[in-house]
Amino acid sequence: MKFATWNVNSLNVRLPHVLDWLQSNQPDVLCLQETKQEDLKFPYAELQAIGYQAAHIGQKTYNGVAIISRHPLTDIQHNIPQFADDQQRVITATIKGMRVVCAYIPNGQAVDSDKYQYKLRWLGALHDWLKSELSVHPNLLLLGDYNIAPEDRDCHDPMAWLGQVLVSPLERAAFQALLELGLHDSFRLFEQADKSFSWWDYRMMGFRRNLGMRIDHILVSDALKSACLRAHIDKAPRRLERPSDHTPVVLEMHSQA
DNA sequence: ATGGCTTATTGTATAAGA
Repeated sequence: MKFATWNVNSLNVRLPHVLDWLQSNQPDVLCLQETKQEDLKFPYAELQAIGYQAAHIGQKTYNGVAIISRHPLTDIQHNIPQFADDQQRVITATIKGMRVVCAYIPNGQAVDSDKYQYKLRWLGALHDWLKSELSVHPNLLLLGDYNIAPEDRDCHDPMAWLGQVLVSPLERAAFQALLELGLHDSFRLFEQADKSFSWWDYRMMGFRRNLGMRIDHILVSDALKSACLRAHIDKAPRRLERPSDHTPVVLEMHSQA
């Protein structure tokens, strides 16, 4: 089983990249964030033509998440239960006995902003919901754009970013709290190159200079940890014409019953 | 230096992202 997550920054613009990537890489499951489109515009037919089905919730302009899968998706759930939110940021489905949660965690904008408070509230709600979800579904993956660089080595310049959004102590504590539920950062289960990032600013030649952050993650539950075989970041789509500012993060696992 | 790009909007400048 191959899983991937990719913030595409508008599926309207990035659909050709997504279709090409699916055909070249043949993942079993691809989670998308920032589709930025209403469900009526979601390209179900184009995906079906290359062997994929999908579940999506979206809205105009902002947010929007999808799970694209070669296998049937069941028990599809939208957003975080019991957390009132008019932003479409979470979609969940069961695929081959695994609970797959695709999340677009809020950016937070700046630590002194209302959006930062929303981010922390949102992360608290996610944590509490996943705690109960894990008790029902021990085989669980949480894939998405977390908008958190968990450690200094996940940031190109920790001193320049000190205390800022994406790396602030409260955000990192929220990430740790997810790990304490019995989740594991699959990328760090394996040896990785220094300065491995999943996002680079469009400005100031950020990608060419590798001024990036690792903020897109695939967390797996205790029950799935030993099944993980390989994790990597595929930088190839970031080199294309008119790329997303994020690039896919990939996890390969043994098949599960 | 609060800039630098990119996306979307029933736009012609603004908001938001990270």
